[in-house]
Amino acid sequence: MRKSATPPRETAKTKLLNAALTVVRTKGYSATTVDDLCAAAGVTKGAFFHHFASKEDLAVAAANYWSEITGALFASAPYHVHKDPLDRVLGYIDFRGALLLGEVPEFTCLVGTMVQETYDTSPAIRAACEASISGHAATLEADIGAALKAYGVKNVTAQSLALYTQAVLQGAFILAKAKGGPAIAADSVAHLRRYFELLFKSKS
Amino acid sequence: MRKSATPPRETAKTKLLNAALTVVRTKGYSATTVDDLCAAAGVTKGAFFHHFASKEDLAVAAANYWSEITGALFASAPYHVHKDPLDRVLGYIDFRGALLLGEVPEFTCLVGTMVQETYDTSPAIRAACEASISGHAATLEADIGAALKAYGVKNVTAQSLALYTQAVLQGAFILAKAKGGPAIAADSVAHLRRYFELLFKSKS
DNA sequence: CGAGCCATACCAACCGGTTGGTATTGACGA
DNA sequence: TCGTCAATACCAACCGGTTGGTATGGCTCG
Repeated sequence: MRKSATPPRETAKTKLLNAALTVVRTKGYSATTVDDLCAAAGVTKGAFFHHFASKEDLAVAAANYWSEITGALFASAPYHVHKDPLDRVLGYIDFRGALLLGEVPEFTCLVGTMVQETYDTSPAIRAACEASISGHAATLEADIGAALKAYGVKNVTAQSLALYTQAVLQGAFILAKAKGGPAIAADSVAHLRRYFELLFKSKS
Repeated sequence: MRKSATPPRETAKTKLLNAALTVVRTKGYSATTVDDLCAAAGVTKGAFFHHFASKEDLAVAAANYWSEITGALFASAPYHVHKDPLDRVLGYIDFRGALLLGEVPEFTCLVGTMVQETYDTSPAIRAACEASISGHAATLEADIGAALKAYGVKNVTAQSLALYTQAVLQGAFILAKAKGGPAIAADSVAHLRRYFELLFKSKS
């Protein structure tokens, strides 16, 4: 209804959301000021508070926006073509590894950054970040579950494994921030891949 | 009433450092104000800036303090008694799992929280956090290296494996914050243990 | 013309940090 | 053992800049 006939011009709202993706991932949520976001988006404070009731409201919107962006990215990723569900899972892991390029703010996770700072102070932001992470993990569950069944792996649930992949990635991002580059993150993804290889090889 | 003739055991400096451990892990670094720390420590701002040149200076001191506290904790942990180096490594992982008790701020990592917010804005804090994480990982390297040699595991370095354990733990903390409890973190530690078991193909 | 959209001007609260001063400690000489 | 004194530890009040948020008014387009 909102954007049916309107021109696809980049409005102040999406400019602010896109600015939030980079600024928050660079400086963190609390250290990011409303003026920072307005300056990065090239709009004024009036535009900000026209579209968002508060800074917290923008954070929730940014988390949902992040879910949309990443959801589209992984939905169109190439690893879905494999017939073997395990190949699809390993393809996902390889795809995550291939995304580890450029500077730290370019490959790290927006909601992982925000939830770390706001889990105790903003229930709304925490819930939006949790939904983003768990929602993304859920897109893996079908493939992981099919692979578990096809290879006869027991004692592990698809949901637990899917969430574990996210834990590894989030931790890899923290080490990348500590060490200043994606190399250590790529290393972590390699270990994650080996875990899946060993887990599915052992019971096959 | 306040102070006896004997020197006070807990000085304002350590009270502030201990306060930083809990407050920063609860609210994050940027959202933690100097007044917050002074109130939690029961001292005044004058005392704060007598001991620390700036808020950033306290963060660096807190990271080093964290290294001391955790270093002593793990040095006196029981897993060192095992003869088999792999048992010591698995004992470490189990010990980490056993620490996942209580509320989120009680078991999460101070330096992992801080580096996430400051890696791009404060080189001093980033370096102190990196030293804390890498220094802790280094205490595992000897045992992991001995286990790799004893079990003939190739294509993996002890350093890479040690850092991977830290990545998993850091990521587990983020998921715990997103989901509001340690259950998911314990699940991640269980996966990490299984990875080591599979990698070394030993007792299960 | 009227309703969304956005800009300018502005504010009260808050933040990191400073100032000037007081209390406590510890080394030392008599 | 005591007095002296300088250094250290700590405190309460304050300051200038910043912060999230508001009031209001103008522009554009149907």
